[in-house]
Amino acid sequence: MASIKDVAAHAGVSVATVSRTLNGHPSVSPGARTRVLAAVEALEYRPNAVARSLRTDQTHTLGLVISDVLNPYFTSLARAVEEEARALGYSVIIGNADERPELQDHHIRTLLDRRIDGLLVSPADGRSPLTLEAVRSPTPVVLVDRWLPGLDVPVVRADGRVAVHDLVAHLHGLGHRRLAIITGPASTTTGSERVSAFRSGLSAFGLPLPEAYIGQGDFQAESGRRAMERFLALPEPPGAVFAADNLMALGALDAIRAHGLRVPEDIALAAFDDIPWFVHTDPPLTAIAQPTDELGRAAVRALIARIEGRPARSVTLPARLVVRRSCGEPAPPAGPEPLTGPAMPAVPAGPVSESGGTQPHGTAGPDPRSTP
Amino acid sequence: MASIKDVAAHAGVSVATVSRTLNGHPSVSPGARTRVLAAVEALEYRPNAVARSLRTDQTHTLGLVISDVLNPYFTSLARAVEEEARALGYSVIIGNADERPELQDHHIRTLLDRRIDGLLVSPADGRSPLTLEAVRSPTPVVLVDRWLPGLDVPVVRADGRVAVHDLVAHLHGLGHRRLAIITGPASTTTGSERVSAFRSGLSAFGLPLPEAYIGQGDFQAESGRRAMERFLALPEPPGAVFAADNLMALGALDAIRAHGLRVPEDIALAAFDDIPWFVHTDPPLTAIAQPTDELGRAAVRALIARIEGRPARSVTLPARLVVRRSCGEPAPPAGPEPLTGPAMPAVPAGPVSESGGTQPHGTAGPDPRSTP
DNA sequence: ACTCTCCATGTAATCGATTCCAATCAGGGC
DNA sequence: GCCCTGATTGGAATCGATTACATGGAGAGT
Repeated sequence: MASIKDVAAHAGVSVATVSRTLNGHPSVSPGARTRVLAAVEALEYRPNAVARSLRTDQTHTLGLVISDVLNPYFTSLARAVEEEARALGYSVIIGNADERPELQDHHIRTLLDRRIDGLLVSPADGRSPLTLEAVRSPTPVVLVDRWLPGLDVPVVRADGRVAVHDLVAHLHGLGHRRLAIITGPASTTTGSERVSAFRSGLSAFGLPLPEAYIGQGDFQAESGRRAMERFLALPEPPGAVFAADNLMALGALDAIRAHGLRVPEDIALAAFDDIPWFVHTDPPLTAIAQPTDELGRAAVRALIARIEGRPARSVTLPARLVVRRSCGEPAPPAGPEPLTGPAMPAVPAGPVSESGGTQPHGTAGPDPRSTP
Repeated sequence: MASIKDVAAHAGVSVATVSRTLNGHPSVSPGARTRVLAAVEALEYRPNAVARSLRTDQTHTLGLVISDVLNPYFTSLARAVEEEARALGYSVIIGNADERPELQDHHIRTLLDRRIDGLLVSPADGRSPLTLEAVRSPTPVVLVDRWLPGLDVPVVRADGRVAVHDLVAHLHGLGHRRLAIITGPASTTTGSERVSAFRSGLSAFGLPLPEAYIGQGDFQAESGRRAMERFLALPEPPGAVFAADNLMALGALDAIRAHGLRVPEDIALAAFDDIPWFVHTDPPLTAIAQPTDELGRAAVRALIARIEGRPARSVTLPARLVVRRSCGEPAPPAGPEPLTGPAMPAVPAGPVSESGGTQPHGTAGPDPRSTP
């Protein structure tokens, strides 16, 4: 592979002139420039990014450590991050933590060793040594989605509290009184926040949240299934279950089906995180949608601001309730829905019903959709 | 950030001794070793991977360019690749081409510039200049999922021909005679292969494949929707549609629903690529499952073999038909299904029905599943 | 015509590691 | 007691770029 020396020799100039030409330095004569460019062409020269990084101490690379690539929410977050980063001249290395703290640490370590310019983390657990080390290190860090209390680091995330309250109101309006939740790990902010928002929503309606109605999950499908199994084994099972992420909702749905029960006739189900598939599940799932793309873009902009020495502020965007049929709402007239995934304006909005029609709130009771 | 020089100074030895200690070179005295290790500890020294790569000409990094991260098939492929690579001491940089050739080229270029040790590509289009350049370059390349005819590069992929034939037999057995397909771009092997397998399956049953029953798609949901729209506008619409990937199936489902039609009563639907969500769509979708994990692992092993100078062979694993209800099969008794995604043994197997029970082949006619 | 600028260019240091080669030192064999 | 061998160790080259500094020459100003 040709190096800058080869190019210099071929063009009859010094390596300095080659470097200057390629980096657009002003004082290079037209003659030298054309000869260099010709040599570059002839030798198919490409600068060695490794050598360049060593010298300039910049890799033009961002690290992104996410909790679980198989979760469509994080996948689309990752896509948005990569998109925005590329637009701004950066590459992204994704590390998948699979919700395992030690894997998360492994990735942070590796990324730091590679001298990435900045790090985006969605911490799988609250207080891993490596996360703290990263924050103390000179490498700029921005947290996405989940954050760590007590650290002075910009956080880009969605606030789901209003949407969770909307959901509780929705369930209450449909006549549900025994509401349960399948949570994520308490060590994640998204885990604990969603429970507390749910609890405060319930208390606004004077409803209790008994311990037995709190299923401990880990954001993976299997844990959602187990939690639902336990709910169903209760002497008095809940009438509605809120899963704190989409994979646990999938697992819960599995468990419900395994028991031969129907949604929403026998039990209502709703999820945090909206994904395109929820439109086509049986039944379509009511969910809380996060502005994924906006979050990813904002996170990258904040990180690059810090890399370039500009100040970066935390960003919080609202999440939004998307009502479908899984809680007992009468089926809206079938109509096309955009395929680009859950639409999500950056401005706050109240709960929306899928079809865009007005939402007949308060129409309680099971929905007899089985009559065609 | 502490460098090897700082460590050497702190330990009172030369940089050579530090390097030898850290790389496990035998001739380092116990005294020097402990002092070096203590200095490393004290300074929280971490070797600079960039400098190391420059010197050793190894980055211990693989590049993976996939066609679309938002497609669950590629996501799980990427996960398997990362998993296996990590186990073997490599990191992975993922480039998402979004099915756009120019983006694919951008990523290949960037990865090559970073001097990754090897490249895994699932080519978004047949003949991009950068793919060819990569193949000619000294960097080992292995193709995954899709391949490029006429290139001497190892290919790791699934062969779906048998499964497609099984699918046609399944549809035929259920009484379907007007079968249509929504294909991927003809420039991808997976695009053209799936059509030709479908066509040959049809001809085995003496069925035609009229031009109007071939919908041109691009592996994205929106194209699946458009193709289905066109089918439904035909004077004689098909009775069963086979989508060549899961996203186009999602789009097709959208279109069907928008027209107020039901699956499978009004039209049957099947897809290539099985994903966990297909169990819970309405109705559960019959699909052809690829052994994603195995593919990812095999691809990494082949690539690393080439990196280490060993020969690598192409690998072809069988895909498998998973029967659910979307083609009119009577509903199997509800039962739990493993959550780990479509189970996929590496050994060939005939079509399976979801519940694990034997499959009542030949039970033709639309399935009146609406009676609970 | 002389000097002062300024432009174009080259030389060489530098980034942080690895590694070849030579030097030093201790111990064993004679 | 001397030399040889082998274990440790340090010095310095190297990877491929960027860039500070030095230099040479051309053109302008007086």
